[in-house]
Amino acid sequence: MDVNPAATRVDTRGFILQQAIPLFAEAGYSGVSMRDISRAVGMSAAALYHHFPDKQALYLAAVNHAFVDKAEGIRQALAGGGTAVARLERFVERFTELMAKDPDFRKLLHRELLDGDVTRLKLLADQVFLEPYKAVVALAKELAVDLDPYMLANSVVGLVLFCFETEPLRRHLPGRIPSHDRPATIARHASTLLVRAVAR
Amino acid sequence: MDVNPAATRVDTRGFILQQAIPLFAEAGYSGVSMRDISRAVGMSAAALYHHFPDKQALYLAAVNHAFVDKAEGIRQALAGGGTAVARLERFVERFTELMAKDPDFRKLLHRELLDGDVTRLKLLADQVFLEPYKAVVALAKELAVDLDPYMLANSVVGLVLFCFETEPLRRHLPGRIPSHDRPATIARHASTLLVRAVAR
DNA sequence: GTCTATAGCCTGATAGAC
DNA sequence: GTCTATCAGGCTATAGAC
Repeated sequence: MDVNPAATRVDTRGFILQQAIPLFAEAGYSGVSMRDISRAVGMSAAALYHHFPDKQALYLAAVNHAFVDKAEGIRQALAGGGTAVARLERFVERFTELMAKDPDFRKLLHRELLDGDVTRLKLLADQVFLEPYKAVVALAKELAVDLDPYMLANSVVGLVLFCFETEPLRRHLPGRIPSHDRPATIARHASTLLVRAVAR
Repeated sequence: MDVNPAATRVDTRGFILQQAIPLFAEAGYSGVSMRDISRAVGMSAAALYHHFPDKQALYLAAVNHAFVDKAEGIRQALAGGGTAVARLERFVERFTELMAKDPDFRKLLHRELLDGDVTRLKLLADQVFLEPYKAVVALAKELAVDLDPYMLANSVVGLVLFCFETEPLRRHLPGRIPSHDRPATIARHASTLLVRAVAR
């Protein structure tokens, strides 16, 4: 929510991260230079080194910032009561909405899955994804006792994310209509498919 | 299938592409230098410019090479008769096997979805994915008249690919057992979920 | 905390010998 | 077709003034 220009000196570090996140999301670690970031922030590249020891540390902080931010939203999407199916539908809808609203999180996640080294992925697993993952797995256990809950949990998230991921390609394939990329449509499709699969 | 060293002069261009593909798959366009490729191929960086006008062209040729190669396998996975459900199960199993056997194709695809510009993605859509996409959509139409066939086709592929994609992260999350990443397990899970969803 | 200037290395790409 | 040598420019990171 902080959109102060760097000149006001309020949380310069956070401001740098905020400007760096969309750059890294769009072009990846090696596709963004410290000069690119300095330009986006509005200060010299040398000044960045006052706030971060090196590029790697800046990138790590940016990814962490983006992920911890969104993790709260995912946690909220999992809150609330009702039947297992009702909670699934609510989670899918809210999660889809979250991913649609901020593409940076999703892109950074895909990039980390491709580029992240073991240490970084372990860190993300422990500090960001552990809690929501456990919650989705618990939900999956309720939904279908005869399906592997870990694989089902993965599929819930995957059905949503894959729609966003393939959009740039599906744009050029036949039969595509604009509604295919509306969050509500994506959520409804994923929900329908999952609910049918777990209804025995 | 060609594994001749460059020195034998048999299809040097193809040999370069073969060596470049895993590099680009692992580190992306900006993560691989012409010198990296020259080292892998066993010739000087300058020599690469005899076969390709610039790095961009080499990358494009490498991606095309990798994709056209695999498209044939996907086409075969879609061949054959039987009921719609039987063809779905066979496709999922063979497609999963294909993705497991050669991670480069999958990683390059994910990278293109993140990095590919409009022109490149249009080219890939027309020249590589159009035919198999249409076949999976046709299968989806048979499977469930009351589901959007385009979204269902996307989900079929996504359920498989997302398992591979998230493996590096799931490694560090609880409840994971080795079998979750075996192709047969992934295919069975995706098939089960899909068959249940389309069985009315 | 931010700047300018710059070190030292790596980059894509070219020239010209063989 | 491949090599060595090289260019011009971009890269990360540092030094030191303010």
